[in-house]
Amino acid sequence: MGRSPCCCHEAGVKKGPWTEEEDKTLVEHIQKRGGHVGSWRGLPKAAGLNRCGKSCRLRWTNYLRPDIKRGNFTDDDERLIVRLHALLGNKWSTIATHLEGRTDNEIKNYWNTHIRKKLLRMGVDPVTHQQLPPEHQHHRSNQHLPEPLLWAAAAASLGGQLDTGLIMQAQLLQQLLQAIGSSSNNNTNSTSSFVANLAAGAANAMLGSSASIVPNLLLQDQTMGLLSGSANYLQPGYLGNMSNFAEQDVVQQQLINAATSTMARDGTSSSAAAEPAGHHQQQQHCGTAVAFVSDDAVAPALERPPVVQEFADLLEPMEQLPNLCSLESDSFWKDILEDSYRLC
DNA sequence: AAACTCACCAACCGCGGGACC
DNA sequence: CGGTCCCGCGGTTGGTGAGTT
Repeated sequence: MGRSPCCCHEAGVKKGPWTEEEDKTLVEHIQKRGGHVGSWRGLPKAAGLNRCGKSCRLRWTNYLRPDIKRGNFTDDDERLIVRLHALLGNKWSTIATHLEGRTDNEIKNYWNTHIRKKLLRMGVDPVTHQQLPPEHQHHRSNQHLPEPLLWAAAAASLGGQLDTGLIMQAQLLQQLLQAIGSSSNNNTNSTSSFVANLAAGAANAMLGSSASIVPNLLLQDQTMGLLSGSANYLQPGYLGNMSNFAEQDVVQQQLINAATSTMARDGTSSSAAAEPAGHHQQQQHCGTAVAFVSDDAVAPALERPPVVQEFADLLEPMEQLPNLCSLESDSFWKDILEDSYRLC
């Protein structure tokens, strides 16, 4: 498999911006052939253009093609690009197949000039979609503040209740969702879906179903808003970096174990709500997320499985927060993956 | 008003890989 | 089966216009 020298290196072949006349010549030539190019290499000579075939192909596919959509990207476009990039990486051409009328080059440029910068400003690595370690978050304002205080400050700026305990609790559960998501992205395992629902419900209930702090925070910034869609709850973290909680992994594992054992015992993934979510909100205003989870839910759950019912009770309020359901996310990703594989 | 900086994006470059001989 | 042709892709560059000093 060798690489032939490109005709672009031939002397006298024009480079640089295309003139209107060249555009017209190229379009007319391709239209004359019914939109079929045949050989790009042979096109310039046939069309009477002093360009290399590669340059002609690029000009056509990125600019002159009649089905190209012009104008700004919509919020939906942007949201889709971010999600697809999280899934596919820099597969611009594959991403472009999901945005009608957009070229890979256009999407790539838009990513590099807009989205990438937004993510960096948020402290999110645009390559991995993970939260950057604090020492790399150069673009974040208030970076000297501890994470919980940042959340609290943002909540306060929105007129929400300033309750760092709640915020930290929510962060822990979001982290749990992320951990679950990373281990279940490629399947729709009912156990992981159940646990994801469980944790999502708990997070939502803690924050209040109608005045949830987390979604409001995420929606404050336009970029954060687009990232707050369902899929991101099963994606690596856009939310808090919980590394300051040493027991995090243990707690997560305990939660998963507790929920899984409940499923095995009951043979069901849902149960009716026995008490309002506000009950937990009142009970669990403790200082740290670790204290909250281990004292009130996880450790007792391991000793006395029925306590896990408390988490099952939280499933219902979760429905009040659209797009948080992992099943919905699974379906979203499944569709995208199927489309991608079909096109590959 | 000139100089400078920054953001945007069209276009270029080089490589991988499929198709064909 | 190896060599060549060609296409398509992702990364990068550089021209241009807008904004700032």
